[in-house]
Amino acid sequence: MPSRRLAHRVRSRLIPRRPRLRSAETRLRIIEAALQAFGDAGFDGALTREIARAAGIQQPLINYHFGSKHGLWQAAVEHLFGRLEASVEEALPRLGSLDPRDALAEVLELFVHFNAEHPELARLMIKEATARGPRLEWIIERHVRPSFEAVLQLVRQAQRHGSLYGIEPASAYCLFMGAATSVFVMAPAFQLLTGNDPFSAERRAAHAAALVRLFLPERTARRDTAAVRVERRPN
Amino acid sequence: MPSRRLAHRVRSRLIPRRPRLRSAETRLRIIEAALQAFGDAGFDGALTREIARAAGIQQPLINYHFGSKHGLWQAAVEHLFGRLEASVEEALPRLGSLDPRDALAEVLELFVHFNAEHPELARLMIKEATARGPRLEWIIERHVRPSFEAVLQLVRQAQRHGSLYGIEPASAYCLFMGAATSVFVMAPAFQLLTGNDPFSAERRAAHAAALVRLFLPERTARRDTAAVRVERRPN
DNA sequence: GTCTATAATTAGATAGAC
DNA sequence: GTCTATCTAATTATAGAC
Repeated sequence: MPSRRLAHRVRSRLIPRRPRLRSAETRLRIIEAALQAFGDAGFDGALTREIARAAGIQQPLINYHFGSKHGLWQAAVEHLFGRLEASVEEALPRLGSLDPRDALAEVLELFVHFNAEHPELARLMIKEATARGPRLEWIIERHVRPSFEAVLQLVRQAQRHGSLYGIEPASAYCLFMGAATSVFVMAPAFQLLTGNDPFSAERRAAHAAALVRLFLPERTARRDTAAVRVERRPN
Repeated sequence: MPSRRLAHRVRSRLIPRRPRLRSAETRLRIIEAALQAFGDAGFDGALTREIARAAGIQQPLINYHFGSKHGLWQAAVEHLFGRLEASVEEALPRLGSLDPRDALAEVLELFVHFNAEHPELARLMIKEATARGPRLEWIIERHVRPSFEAVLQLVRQAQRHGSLYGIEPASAYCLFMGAATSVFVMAPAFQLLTGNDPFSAERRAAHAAALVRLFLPERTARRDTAAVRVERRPN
């Protein structure tokens, strides 16, 4: 039908369909839904159909935009680490001028707040980290190793100032990760056990303060720590 | 074929096939394989075929013994918590006579060593804890809540002696869990990042010592802590 | 109790219209 | 770019022989 093709060609010049914009919007909505799903249920537990439903599109669109479920997973991880890296970049200039121990405390707090805002990151990571495989190797080499090395440097500097005595830096990294993320990673379990929401502003602040107190006790007094409410519950 | 049936009946009386024993053995082998698989890949990622292969039996036997994949998961969790509870029972008499802070330190060390021996427990738990669902509710109410309450009691007692100041007990529980288990949970990632094995005897001991130092710094000097090797690596 | 064979279901991916 | 319809492959579960 040449006439129809012609009509289409004409219309396509008159009406700017901004295909890139719509595409980018759709991609983003899919990615947000995917992060939620992968974080909740892991790669195998997450269903592309469910992700599509949550994003308000049809399932084959995922393959159109990302090629495969694995491609979607990578794009989602990429997106989230991009946000984390942006947060760090933003804080970086401030950190340079600080005492290394204060810098470490700042990084800990930043990390706590990022995890409260985006619990998917640690959920997703930990689900891949329990067994070797292509996804783990990809995420480690592409995203984790740089921040790992940076934290090691910070820890070594803090240790030269007498903090974190006798803890191997790589162990300190794992301790940080575990202690900082666990409440948010297992928030549904925390909710079932205590009836409380770990994402509330007070609880985030208390959590960050507790972490700094644990890892850098000598820093606590010098910083304006958020009030810690020790709560009384019937049990 | 009546003659064959008769022969079978006769033979079955002469040769004691000890069916229960074989059954119990098989069940155990399936459960061990299942724990590994569920811990590595989560409920959805674990395949009953693979579990059967690892256990050296055929896949339908799983349904014969456990009814369903979900039944197998429950039996495996039950088995593992049984072991944990046995460890705790064993240590309990010793703990009663201790200062609550020392008792807490002992519990931390016991928990570290159990997790080093059975990383599946925390792997499995954390994979269910990220989203509400029937498996999470079952495991929380049946297995986690009792130990949660016990730890809260210990923390409150330790706080009355001045330890863990200003940390809400439920938060302390999460911090313990995260800090104690993370190296073992994400052992494959740790291995990729550092080239080291977190399960070695020295590393377990160092990890336990670091944890006690973090949470109960005043206890450290009084206890025979394992030597902590601060290791030097090229990077 | 354990096996072989297979049914039933459902996942991710593709084809093709619009 | 997005949709509908469908394919292919792989999973858990069942039937039935031994």
